[in-house]
This record gives sequence, C-alpha cells and structure tokens, in this order.
Amino acid sequence: MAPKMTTSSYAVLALLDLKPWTGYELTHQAQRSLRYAWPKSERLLYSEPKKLVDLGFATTHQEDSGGRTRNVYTITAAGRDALGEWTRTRTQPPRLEIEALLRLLFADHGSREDLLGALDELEMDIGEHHQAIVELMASYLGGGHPFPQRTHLSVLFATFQIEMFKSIERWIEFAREEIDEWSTTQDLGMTPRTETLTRLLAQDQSPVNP
Amino acid sequence: MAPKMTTSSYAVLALLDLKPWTGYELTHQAQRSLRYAWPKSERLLYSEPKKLVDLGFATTHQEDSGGRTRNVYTITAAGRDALGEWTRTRTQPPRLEIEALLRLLFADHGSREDLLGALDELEMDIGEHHQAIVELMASYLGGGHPFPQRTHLSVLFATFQIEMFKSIERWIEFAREEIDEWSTTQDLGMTPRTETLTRLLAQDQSPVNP
DNA sequence: AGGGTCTACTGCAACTTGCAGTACGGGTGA
DNA sequence: TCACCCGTACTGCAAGTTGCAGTAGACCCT
Repeated sequence: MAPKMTTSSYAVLALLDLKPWTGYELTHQAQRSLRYAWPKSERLLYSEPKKLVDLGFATTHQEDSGGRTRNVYTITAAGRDALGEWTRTRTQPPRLEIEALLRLLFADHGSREDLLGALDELEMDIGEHHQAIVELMASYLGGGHPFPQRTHLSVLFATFQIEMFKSIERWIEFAREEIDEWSTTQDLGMTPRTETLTRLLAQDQSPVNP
Repeated sequence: MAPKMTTSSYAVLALLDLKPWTGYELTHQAQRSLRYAWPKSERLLYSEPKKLVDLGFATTHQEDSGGRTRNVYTITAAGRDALGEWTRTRTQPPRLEIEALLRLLFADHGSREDLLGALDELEMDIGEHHQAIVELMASYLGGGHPFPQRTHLSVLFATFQIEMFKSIERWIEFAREEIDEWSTTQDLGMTPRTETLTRLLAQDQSPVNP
C-alpha cells in the first residue's frame, strides 16, 4: 500500500516547492515558519520527505558538506501537480489546544494561586511567540525575508498572529482582574458579576477591553 | 508497567469528580464541554476511564438501563488526591492548528478563489462554534448550567472563546479586504501596502479594525 | 415487518510524539 | 593537547491518539 498524503505531507511538499532542502534544514525551517499554523514534531518532519520520495513527489540525493553526508530532497513535477490539487480540497476545521483553559475550567480543584499561575504560564508562552513575530517583522523591513516574492503572504499571516496574541493577552489581563475579585475558586456559582458577564455574552458582546 | 497519566487522563478525572458518568455520557460530555480547551476523540474518551480504573483513580460497575448494560465510572479518594497534585504541575504550552492559515502561507500554489474559499471554510467552522457558545450563555441565564456552583468558571472560560471567535472573524474580514486588492496570489512580494502592514506589525500594532 | 436513529461500546491500522541513541566536526578552556 | 560541550544530521522505538469499521440492543415510525 502506498502511504497516504496527510496535511503535514502537503506542508512539507509546499516547502520543497520553494527550493530543495536537506532533512535537517527542513525540520528547522518547518518548525520556525509553520509552528503557528501547523505545529509538527521534528521527528515527523524527518519522516515526511521520505514518504514524498516513495510517492514520487520528491527525489533525494546525498551531498557532502564538510566531510559529512546529508540527504537533499527536491520536488518533482508530480509533486507540483499534487500541490495544485491540494489547494482545491476541503480545509480541516481549526483545533485549539490550550491546557491553561482546562485548568481554568477545573480551577475549583486547586487554589486561586494555582489558577493565576496557569495564566502566568500561558502569558509567558504567548509572550515569547509574540515578541518573536514582532522581531521577525522588523527583520522583513530590512529585507530579511528568505523568499522576498512571498512577503505579502507572510505578512498577512503575521497579522493573524499579532491579532491572536494581543487578544489572548488582553483576555489574560481581564481574567486576572475577575479572579482578583474572587475569594476562592469554588462554589461561587452565578454571582451578580457572573450574571452581568453571562448577559453580555448571550448578546454576543465581549466584556474584554480592547 | 502502570499506564501514564496524560493531560487527557486528568481532564476525564476532573469530569468524574463532578459526578459518576457512564462511558457514553463521558465521551459526549467531554466533547461538548472540553472541545475548545482540550479537543479529544470519542475513541480516546472511551479508553481513558479504563486507565483510571487500572491506576486506582476510579472504580467501575455495570448498571442496567432499559435492559442494556453500561459501565459507570466513579472517582476514588486516590483519584481526588491525584487531581489536587495535577493543579500544581507545569502547564503545557498552547497549540493552535489552523489549516486555513497553512493554505494562506502557501496560497501562491493556488488561485485567489482557492484562498478565499479556505477563509470561507474557516469562517463557517468558527461561526458554528461562535453561535453555539452564545446560545449556551443564553441557556445559563435561564438556569441551565448542569453544575450551577461552577457557573463562574464556565462563564470566564466562555469570555475567552467569544473574544477568540470575534477576533478571528474580524481578521478574516480584514484578510478578505486585503486579498481583494491583490491581482494574483503570486510574487507580489513587498508591495507598498505590505510594507505599511509590516511597519505596523514591527511596532506591535494590529491593523485589524476592532 | 423493515428501516432509521440513538445508545453503547470494541478492535485495529495508521498517524504522531517524545525520548534515547548514534555519530561526526569545530571551538574553548585548563 | 585533549577533554568536553555544542551544533549538525539523523534513526529506532515505545507509547499516545485518531478515524473508521463493526457489533448490538432498544425504540419509533410507516
């Protein structure tokens, strides 16, 4: 049986269409550029190009660099065709895994400090990525984009990230203020404040300050 | 070897702490309430409670309902202890999988229509969830929360979701307007408009209208 | 009586991750 | 100079997770 093309396979194939890469470069480049849209492990990123070779969507050859050998992968015509077909298929629904929110949902098993700690951790994780993308944009202004003709795509993508990160950071600040008013994490139930919030949300209004 | 407790195991254990559930109820309840924080497959949600029994964190017994048997799971004292310890551990970093954004990053392999189609699909997926949460909040106002004493947690969690959904929907609208100005998806590179955006982002300002 | 839907799961192959392990080359400090 | 650490460049494997197919009883409608 021929292996199946997954979304991850197409992601790697799309990178190969930009230029040939070694397995090592591919794993690092994919983790840098795709992390916020399609996060995948280094391990998988080493396996995907081999599958593409099996399917005839890429070729591989060994190259010498400083006495060491490494595998270089190049896209084939069939690979380009496959990419073109992929763009016409149905997109998978988004999927957000945020453990800090799971901690919030079950915060009544722990203390206020545990909950605030989980929010701090979320803030730090988001903050790192936020800072990285701002710096990346500054580097683009100096002509630092590795594929200059693709800058319009990277930048539109970056607006999504900045918008997301700012939005999450605003919510964290909001949540901290709410939690500061709580005496405990347990059994508060429908307090007057919670009722106000619920009423707003039921009218599709966000109580988070922009 | 005893099986390992994953974040998913703790999520199920936290549900079991609310009340005993049957496997079937657990899978459906978890998919409803945890979908936006910790999305897991029905299949896994059937397996987790068995693991909890193996570890001594839950007990199981068969019950009769309409002639059919079903497995009812109940948390143990050891299970409650384990939950308490979990709240003090490090939270995993968030992980966002959004295939529509992958399509955007590699939109130069397809047409403007393909890209706009991917955004439409994202908008529809988000829209469904958005509407569902607004309706859920309306039902809470009528006293519809299954565990009323936990309403404050559910509602604070819901503010996150509403904020996220609105934010993504605003960005989609923004992205559509940008793409409408494009003649093609390919090789536009650093246009004057893209440079304006890049400059804003490099100053950590979002060009998306609130 | 047959068909469809809901309840209530299990088995299995395939996808994905984390971690350990292998191995080479270059720079740095004692 | 040589031990050690870091970066390059991967592979193997166990364990976590998903999707799909399959099983089977109960209930309802036509």
